[in-house]
Amino acid sequence: MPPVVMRQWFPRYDRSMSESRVPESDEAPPAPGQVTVELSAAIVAATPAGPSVLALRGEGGGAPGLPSGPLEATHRTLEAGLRSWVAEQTRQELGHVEQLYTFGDRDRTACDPGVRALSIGYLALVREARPAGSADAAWEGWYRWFPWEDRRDGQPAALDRLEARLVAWADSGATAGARQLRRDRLAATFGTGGDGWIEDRVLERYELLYGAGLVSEAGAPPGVGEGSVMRADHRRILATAIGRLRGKIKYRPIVFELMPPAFTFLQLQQTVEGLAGIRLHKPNFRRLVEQQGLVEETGEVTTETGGRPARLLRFRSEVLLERPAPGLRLPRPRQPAA
Amino acid sequence: MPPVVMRQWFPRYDRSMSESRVPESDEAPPAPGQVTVELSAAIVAATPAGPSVLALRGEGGGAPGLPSGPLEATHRTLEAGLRSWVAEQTRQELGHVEQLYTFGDRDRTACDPGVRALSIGYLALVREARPAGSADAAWEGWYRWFPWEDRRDGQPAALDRLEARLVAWADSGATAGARQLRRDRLAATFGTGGDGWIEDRVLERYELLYGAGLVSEAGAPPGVGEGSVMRADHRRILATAIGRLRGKIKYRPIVFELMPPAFTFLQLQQTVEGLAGIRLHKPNFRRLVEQQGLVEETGEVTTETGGRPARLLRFRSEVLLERPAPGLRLPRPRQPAA
DNA sequence: TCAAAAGTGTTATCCTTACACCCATGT
DNA sequence: ACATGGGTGTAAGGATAACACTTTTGA
Repeated sequence: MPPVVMRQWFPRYDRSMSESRVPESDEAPPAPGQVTVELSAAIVAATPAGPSVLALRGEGGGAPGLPSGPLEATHRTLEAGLRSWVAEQTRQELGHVEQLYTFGDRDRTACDPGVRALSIGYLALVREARPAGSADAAWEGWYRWFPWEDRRDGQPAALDRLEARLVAWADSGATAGARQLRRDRLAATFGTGGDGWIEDRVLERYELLYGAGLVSEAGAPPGVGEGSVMRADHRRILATAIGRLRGKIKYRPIVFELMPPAFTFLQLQQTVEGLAGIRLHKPNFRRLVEQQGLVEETGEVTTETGGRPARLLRFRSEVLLERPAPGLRLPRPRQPAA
Repeated sequence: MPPVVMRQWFPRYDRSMSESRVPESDEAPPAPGQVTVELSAAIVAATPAGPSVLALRGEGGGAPGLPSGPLEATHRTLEAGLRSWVAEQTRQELGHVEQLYTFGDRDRTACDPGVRALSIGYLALVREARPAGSADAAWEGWYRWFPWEDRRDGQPAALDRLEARLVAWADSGATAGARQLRRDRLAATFGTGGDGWIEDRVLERYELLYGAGLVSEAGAPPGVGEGSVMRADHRRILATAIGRLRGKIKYRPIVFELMPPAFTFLQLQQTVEGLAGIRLHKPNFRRLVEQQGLVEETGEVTTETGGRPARLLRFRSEVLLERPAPGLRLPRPRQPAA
């Protein structure tokens, strides 16, 4: 039996040297006809309780937002600009970063009419959630903004509350054809009665709820919709990020960007469950991961988890060269008959 | 046996009423520090010979490009702006449209230093390749720009020529570590010796070739790299489009956006083969499509294809409500031993 | 009659899923 | 002793891939 014992899953860093520069705004405000570009990051970390996002407190009591800032002439690339804003606003070092989408509807995002506001959203993954770099930044569980997306403990209460209103929305279509279209769209995004739920379709569900007036955007009175509100289009960016991550874990070994260097099977499983918002079948998950060659044993063992000590694993990066799509199948347990 | 007989796979339209407005450019040129946004579309159609892209002849003998134009204040959404430019420059009506990626490296795209040039690429699919709307637009097989991506008839000659130079590039890394990294990246994108070729990684392969100096971008003397050159970053956008399409056919029934209302199994198979750039196993492809419930028989039959008449099929859109990821598995035939 | 394409049957294999069960530790 | 989580064996069922074969037309 391997003797070495590890203690912590996600070691915490001490909070010394926090430092945060306030960006100067000497720049002239953009003139009508111009274009502004905002770069925003959904920075995700895994914690035992579930996935978290780094959020900045809203200024003057407004809604919170994601770390973000305007594209500047000094930024060599878009990603470099994003990284520089994140470095200024948080203490996080980013690992994996990927572009999600560019939003630019004239009437949904812009605050200044006549100025086109583009918003480029990014997904960033970090291994360890360090304490936020300033008093204005905090890690928050991502289901705070999407309570209906967490099905780990069965159908969430938020979704129970939404379902009747969604059906009412579908039935309030102007024509019979419109009603059928709405019902079909509802079934395709939310499934029917807990069946047919496809975890990746986060953005489609959010857009449907938005169109049906069941979630509020920034500016609306609080308490009108399910879930918390974010500044500008940041909640939509977060929905895109969650959907992308949920889709991608299945064909790329991207979860490991969220894991510490060594981890147990159950920690890996719980991370995936948190991301996907569903429970998985333990013995089969274990075997799928093993058999795909995604991990290897470190030789160490941890007693932190209670029960029998667990072997520690690390990611086998060689798998990238061996397999075409080394992702994690998600072995859902059979649904107990309703 | 069904009696009705259809004649053509892709009926051609007559070329009357072609019309194309030259866009005015009254607008002041952008000042330093400003941002310009170009919207570009890779418009794809399927033809019996393979997938085609609508290309515009380069002005003044320059490299050809994709239909594109600047984002304007009148455009309500980004996609609306794209559609309006495409409508002006071509006669195509677009079907499915999706955003691909926003490029914005300061030093790769911009022609005017001091002005940030953003380039938002889109993928658009059309059912029928109509004759181009103007003398400047033409349908071109997409492998003209990516000859190494077409493995339907075995390893293409272009890839044979590239392989030695790729290995030389990998071996010319500065340190042993750099050489290993290059070899790994090469294996992950191109596979090794025809084995491990993953058709979706089109952009990764293009970027590697670009980094290795084996494809030329606009401005370089002709004949320096493999494949034709396109204006600005349009070839990169096309690489993104091909990769996205190749990936997406596997989990969304998106090929049917390229098919006419009725088609045969072989036509569907050849379309998929053209997109993916590989050959498929006929009997198994047929069964996979059937069994997924993706198509239904129209009751008609065509004799156009030679040999025994083939039943005509249509897409069953209900499948979207029935299955989670109704895509086309790609049953590759066993590789003949080399 | 032959070539060409359409279409069917069948088998071996692998992967996934589900169920049942044993193991090692702390309290 | 028992609760908790770690970990293994195995068999049923489904999906896939390969091969062999029949059918229907036009030249």
